[in-house]
This record gives sequence, C-alpha cells and structure tokens, in this order.
Amino acid sequence: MSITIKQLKYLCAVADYQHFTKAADASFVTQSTLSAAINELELQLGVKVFERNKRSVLVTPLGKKVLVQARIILGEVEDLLSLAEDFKDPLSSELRLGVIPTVGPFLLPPMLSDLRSQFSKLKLYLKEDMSARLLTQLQDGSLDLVILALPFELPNMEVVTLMSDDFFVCLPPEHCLKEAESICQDELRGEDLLLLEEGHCLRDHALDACNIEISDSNVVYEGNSLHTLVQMVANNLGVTLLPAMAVDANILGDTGLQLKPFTGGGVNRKIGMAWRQTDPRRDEYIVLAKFIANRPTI
Amino acid sequence: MSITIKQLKYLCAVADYQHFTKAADASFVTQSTLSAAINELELQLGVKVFERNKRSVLVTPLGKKVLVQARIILGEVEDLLSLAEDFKDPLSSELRLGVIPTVGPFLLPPMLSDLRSQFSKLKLYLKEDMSARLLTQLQDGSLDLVILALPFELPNMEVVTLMSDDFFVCLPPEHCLKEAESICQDELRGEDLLLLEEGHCLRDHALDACNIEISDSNVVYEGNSLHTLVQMVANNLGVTLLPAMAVDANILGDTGLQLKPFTGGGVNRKIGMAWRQTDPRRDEYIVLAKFIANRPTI
DNA sequence: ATGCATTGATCGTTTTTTTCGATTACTATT
DNA sequence: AATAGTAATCGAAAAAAACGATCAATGCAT
Repeated sequence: MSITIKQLKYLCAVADYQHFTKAADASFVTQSTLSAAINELELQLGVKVFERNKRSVLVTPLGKKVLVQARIILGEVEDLLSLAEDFKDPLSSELRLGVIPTVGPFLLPPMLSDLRSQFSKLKLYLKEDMSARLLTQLQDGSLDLVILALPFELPNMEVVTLMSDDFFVCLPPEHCLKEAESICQDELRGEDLLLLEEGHCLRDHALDACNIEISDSNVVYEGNSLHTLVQMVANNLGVTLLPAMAVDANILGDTGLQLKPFTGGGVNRKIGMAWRQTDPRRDEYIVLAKFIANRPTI
Repeated sequence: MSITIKQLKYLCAVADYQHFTKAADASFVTQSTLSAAINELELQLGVKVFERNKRSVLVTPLGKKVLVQARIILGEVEDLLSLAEDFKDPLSSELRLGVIPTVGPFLLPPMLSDLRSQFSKLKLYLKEDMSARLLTQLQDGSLDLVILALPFELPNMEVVTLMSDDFFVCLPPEHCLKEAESICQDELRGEDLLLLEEGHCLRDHALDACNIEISDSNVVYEGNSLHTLVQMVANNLGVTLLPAMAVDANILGDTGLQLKPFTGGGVNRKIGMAWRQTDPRRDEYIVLAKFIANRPTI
C-alpha cells in the first residue's frame, strides 16, 4: 500500500551501522526481516537507497537525500508521540470552559493562581454566556465543559454539583427591613425587586426564592449584571438577591448596603459542572470539579 | 509496535469527513477496519483523538493538535515519495564523476551544454585525479563513476570503452622530421621525449607507443599538464605525444607546432568509463556512456 | 591455492496482523 | 413504536511479517 514507519526506522538503522546484520540486531529483528523490509521500501520508492557490496554497505546519492527525509519523518512522528504524552497527565492542555455570567466573575478569578500552580500546563479558555447558549456550544463541541446553575436540562451530559450558593437579600441602608436578623421569603412580596434580564438563570432562581411570578411582579428595572443591580440598590431603586459567591467576591465594595440571610436558610442555587457523556476527558473534569468544590475559602 | 502511516491517513480521513463510514469508503476499507485502526492509534497514543457520539464525530482539543502533526507527517512522506520519483528518470540527480587530467579538460567541457540540455536535472560533480586515486575513491563510494584510459586494473568494476584516442607526435616547427607525412614509432627513439610526471597514465602510454623503457630514456623534463608539455615543445626542449582529444580541443593554439600521425595508425589509447559492479544506477551510466561516445564532433 | 568466516539474499514455514462481513447496541427521527 | 443510521464488536479468512535455515559471494588466513 504505502511505505511504513518501520521501514524508515530500519533504513536509518542500516545507515547508522553500515551493516545489515548489526542494524537488524539493533532493531530487534532478524537480518532476513530487515533485508526484506529494505528491499520492499526500495521497491516502493522505485530507487535503490543502498548499494550492497559483500564488503560494505554504501549509501547512494539519492539514499542520502532519502535518509535526510526519513529522519525528518521519524522526528515528526516522535513529536506526535510526545505531544500525546504531554496530554496524558490530567488538565495539561486546552480546556474550553463556559460559565454563566453570574458565576464567572466570582468563582474562577480567585482560584486562577491556585489552578495555575497545580496544573501548570492547563490552558483555560473562558467563555461567558447564558446557560442555554452554553449548552448549545457544549453540544456542538465548541466548549468542553460548562459551569452553570442547576437544575438545568442537559441532555446527554454528565453533571456534577460543585457547591450550594446561598442567596442573600441586598437592601439599601435605610430600608425598613434593615433591623431584621433574617428575612422570610414572603416579606419580599411587596418590595421592588431588581432582576437581571430575561435569560439569566439567576433571574428565575430569584423569582423562585421569593415565591413570586413575573406576572404579579413589581419589577421596576432589569440590569445586565449583578454589579449593575448593586448600583441600582445603592440608588434606592429597590432590593435584589445576591448569591454568596458574589458577596464573597466583595461585590458590595464600599456601598454600605445591607445583606440579610433568608430565615431558616435553604434558599440557594446549586452550581454544577457539565460535559458531554461521550467526552474522553471525563476523568480530568472530575479532577477539576473536585478542585473547585474544595477550593480554599477566600 | 508503533504507529503507522496508514493510521494517520485514516485519522485525517475521519477528520475530513467527520464520519467513520464515509471516511472508510474514501479510504477504500470497511468501516470496521477503519474503526479498529483509529482505536488502535488512540490506544498507542494513550489519548482519544475523536469523541464519538452517535450523532456526530467531534475532534478533541488534543485531536486537533494530533491532526496538525499527522498532516505534517503525511506531507513529509509525500515529499519523500516525490523525492524518489524525481530520481527515477535517468541522470536526474547528482553524479560524482572522476576524470583523469589528460581527459578532463578536453572531453567534458565541450559537451557540458549539450549534457545540460538533454539531462536538465543532472548535477555533475567533477573530480580530476590520476587513475589510481580515482579507483580508490570509486571503491570507497566517494565517486560514482570514473573516466580514464584503458587498460587499467579495475577490480569489481564494470567497464565500458567510450572511444579510441589516437596519439600524435608534436614537433617544434624546425624539427628534422617536419617534412614527414607520418612517423614510425622507432623514429622517436633518439628524440628528447617530454612526458608527464610519474603516475599519469598518459606517460606510460606514451612510452609504450614509442617502444621505449624509462630506463633507456632520453626524458629531459617532466611536466604536470599537457599544456605545459606543449609550451616546452614550443621552446625546443624536445618532442611529445598528444592525444587527438587534446588536439581537437585546440591545445596547440597559435604555437605553430607540427603534428604528425603515426605510420599505419593504431597508436592510441582507449578511453573508458567504470563504475562499481554493484551500483544500482548502472543503466544511467550506460546512457551517459552512449551520450559521450556519440558526442557531436567538435 | 584452499578452507574458513562473514555477509546479505533467498526460500519455505510459522506466526501475527489486518481485513472483512455480519451482527450488535445505541440514537434520533418519523 | 418503528425505522434508519452509525460506530463498536466479534469470529473467520486473508494477507503480511517474521523467522530459521540455507545459499552464494567475498575476503582473509593458512
């Protein structure tokens, strides 16, 4: 059919040893095998590479060129093998990770330096988008992994939960609930609730958490990032819900806003990680998931 | 044992078609064969290149790198094949040709342009040396071909005769033999014969031609090229023998020297070409030999 | 000269690998 | 629920590779 890498190896061996039998020994085959292989190669190339002489093996002028090329090929093959070798240890290569916008700025940045030190060869490409679009990209292969809020319909994906992320109510300093230790979900029913735009899952989770429908809503404005919402609260436009993750990342800064937990707890979102069931790098993703779940507290 | 070129071809085919069955068809094998080959390759690399999904075939991030490398390798293999292909037509590559000094300057130069036009890819490396040294280099493989005067002991070589090269006696204008139509060999016995240095075969042939031994010689001086001998004759230091080849190449110039053939002819040297019996380019050398033997008269 | 040692080519046999065709398992679509 | 499409898998057949033994040619030592 075609020439083989084995033939090229034998070829180089003969050139190195200038001797069929020695080359055969060094290649761990018998001389007849090597002899046949060289013959076959010469037949396929249509030219003689070696000039056999009972006394010595000479390389023809063409042979020299062929040898140069053969060594190039073998070198490239070596490169291919080491390329694969480098990939074997977990998280040692490219990882295209999609994250939802209400997680991205808060979860990953604080751990990037730790990630880098533990998986020095990892090249992380981050893509921030809303859950539905992340799923599309995961399905078509343009993302390897997504981090989003659960539950979310993820057909053919393997999903692990990374953590639970409590919601807090964020109030302006002079809000009437400012003295409360904690806030009951129903207490928010009359408040002006500030939400993200349509499509952000946090919007739905917040509505869930407050037991309200968007129809009977008192939503007065929609922001496109949590930072915007915080600014709006600071300007007395209403209240909002913030995930602990964002709070931990100091989203409030020096706004002086108040944070109240929900009474009794349990008002939260689950953060999960998902990948295609068929993805061969599953084990690596598990490693990464554990790393994220056990991240050092900030 | 190792990865094969075939596997890499299949790999690229699957990447091209994004489909095992189509790739298999395009590669003229069954799907099971191709499937097994890809599996085997992935096993050898220790990493998955494709992510199989009942719906589609995705290339893993590593897979992309592997594919790039695979295409490089296949490209280099192609280069190797075309390298060999270029070599196939006769006299299309390097030829290391050794020539004796009494032939080199006269035989080859006039035909170089014809050679070039007929064998445009031929790269001729010329080496000028005395017969014995040419033989050594031919034996050790540093020359492919030699042109020298016959007979000459050439063990393990194949030899062809290119041409016969008549000797002429070269006389100063006022020499006592100047009126002779032709010269008999014995007539030179008393002359001062100018010869090349020891080692030049022409020296021996000239002595042969004159039926004299070096012991009873009247050699007065030894030159190291035919041009030198001509100059010496022009200075009345004696007579010499010149091969027709040198005469045809106008070695006399405007010296006004006389040339006399030998009486009855048959005083000549044979010019031959030789190469190792084992040299695979034998056929090309025959082609070249015919070209030289049938060279257009100058 | 003559016998011996070396070396690559060659041959027939055995072993291994490859390839194939058929089937299976799974999925998405109708 | 049925169907069409797809890659994996399995056992059998075919092909290729590898081996061991032998041969032929050569150079070297006796």
